[in-house]
Amino acid sequence: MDIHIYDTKRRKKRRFEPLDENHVTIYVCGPTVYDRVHIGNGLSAVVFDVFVRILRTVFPNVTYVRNVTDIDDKINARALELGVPIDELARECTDAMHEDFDALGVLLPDVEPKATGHIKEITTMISSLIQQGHAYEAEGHVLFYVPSDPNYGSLTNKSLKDLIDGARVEVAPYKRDPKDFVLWKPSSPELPGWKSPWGRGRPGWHIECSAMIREHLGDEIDIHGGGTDLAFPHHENEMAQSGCFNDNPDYVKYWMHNGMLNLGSQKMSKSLGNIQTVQELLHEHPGETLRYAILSGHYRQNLKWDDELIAQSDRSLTSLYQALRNAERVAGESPTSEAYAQTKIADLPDEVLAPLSDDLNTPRALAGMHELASKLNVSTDVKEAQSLRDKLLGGGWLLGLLTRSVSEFFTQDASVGEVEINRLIDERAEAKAAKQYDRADEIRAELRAKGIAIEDTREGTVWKVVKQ
RNA sequence: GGCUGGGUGGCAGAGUGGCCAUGCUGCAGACUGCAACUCUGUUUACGCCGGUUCGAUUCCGACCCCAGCCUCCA
Repeated sequence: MDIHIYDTKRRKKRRFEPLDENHVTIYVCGPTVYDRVHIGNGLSAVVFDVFVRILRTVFPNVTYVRNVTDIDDKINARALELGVPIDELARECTDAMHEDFDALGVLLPDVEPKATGHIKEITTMISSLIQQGHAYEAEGHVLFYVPSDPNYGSLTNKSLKDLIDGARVEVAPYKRDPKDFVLWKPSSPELPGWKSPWGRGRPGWHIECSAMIREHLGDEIDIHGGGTDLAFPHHENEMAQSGCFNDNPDYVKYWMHNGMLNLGSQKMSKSLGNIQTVQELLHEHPGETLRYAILSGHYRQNLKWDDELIAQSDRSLTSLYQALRNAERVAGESPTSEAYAQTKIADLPDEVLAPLSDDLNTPRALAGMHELASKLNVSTDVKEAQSLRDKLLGGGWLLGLLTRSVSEFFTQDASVGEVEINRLIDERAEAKAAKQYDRADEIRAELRAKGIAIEDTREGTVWKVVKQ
């Protein structure tokens, strides 16, 4: 099965050919941890989570590295504000991030490196760049000398002239060139710092990723991912560092960038202050609904995030579960999609697999899920229904959906005890049998008022929790 | 100003040189004692102007509009 990826650098969709068929390597930039992650961070995590699931079904061995930036000026500022040590803040935020991502159905990466654990690798790389004439020391800082890199700008198609024209940054006086960026900067005594040949200090943001990629995945990797807002300057700078270090600007074979999640017409971002944290959203909606909402748009497109999107996602997801529920009458109780984690590629539904392998087309994959669900709804043959249900759940595994059991989905958080519900259902059945429809409807209304909706099927009455 | 992506029916959102996306919603029907679930049917599409073509929403060109990046950011 072929996978196609839109490569940001080449600006076209390309067939994915790994450096080593037996070991695929992917690195994704994770969030900087100084607060609760927002749903935009969640989007990136979910997108690459699905992508890695596809990679794992196609290739025997995949190493997925997603870093955590745990040293950064914002973390310092926040830690100072809260009066807690930097490492404690970073650790707490990382734990919280795991909790939030887990609720979104995001599996852990194989390696989750932290910048603070790679100071040695970082300084080694910086020293080499200085030796090679790509970096220089100035007033305790080490800066990357951009004009030394003939390929600078080639990732995001920027010319050096345009950058000067558009410069909005105040240029530090010690810079040789206005575009030079920091690899190492001095730390004052109250800030975290590490010893280095250039004095006590801390690494710049971009060099962290260069060093961690090299440490965990080697000098060349298959795929590098992240948000489109990271393409410039972060990835461009990273490419300059890693590319110059080994004289190999093509050390990343495919660059993937996810689009932005918009609140209103603007990108959700901490600096704009228009954020919704995953935690807040989880108070109102199941993580699976949020995940469905994220996957309802293509990853390279911006996603307009609002209540209507969540409401539509909730209804759409419910219809998939409803198909599973209906199928239980024919095919027996359904497992969750977790049970399909090891499904072989031949047993996975083409309706879902094909779109996902075509540059992660999740909207079409969801369409495929609904096609399967429709077929399942009308199937009366046990074998056929079981096969369709297996396909639906196999697709669910790829997408990270249908992770709850049918009964959990429909009956969790009921405001009335199950015994009481069943008693009322029995009473209603008796009333119906006696053709006392007024009484039957009264019971139904009574339950509905408590958020319990009733469905009569040929095999008897079932119930579910509904929103008031 | 430069560099990226986009502009599709009530909403969300794929896709294609000529035929059904899909989901949600609305409406109508079937099923049901009535509902719910499910099924069936159904309305309004491809920013604007040219060009290529037998035929363009889809290819090419101009224009308008939107978002992202050029500062920390997924």
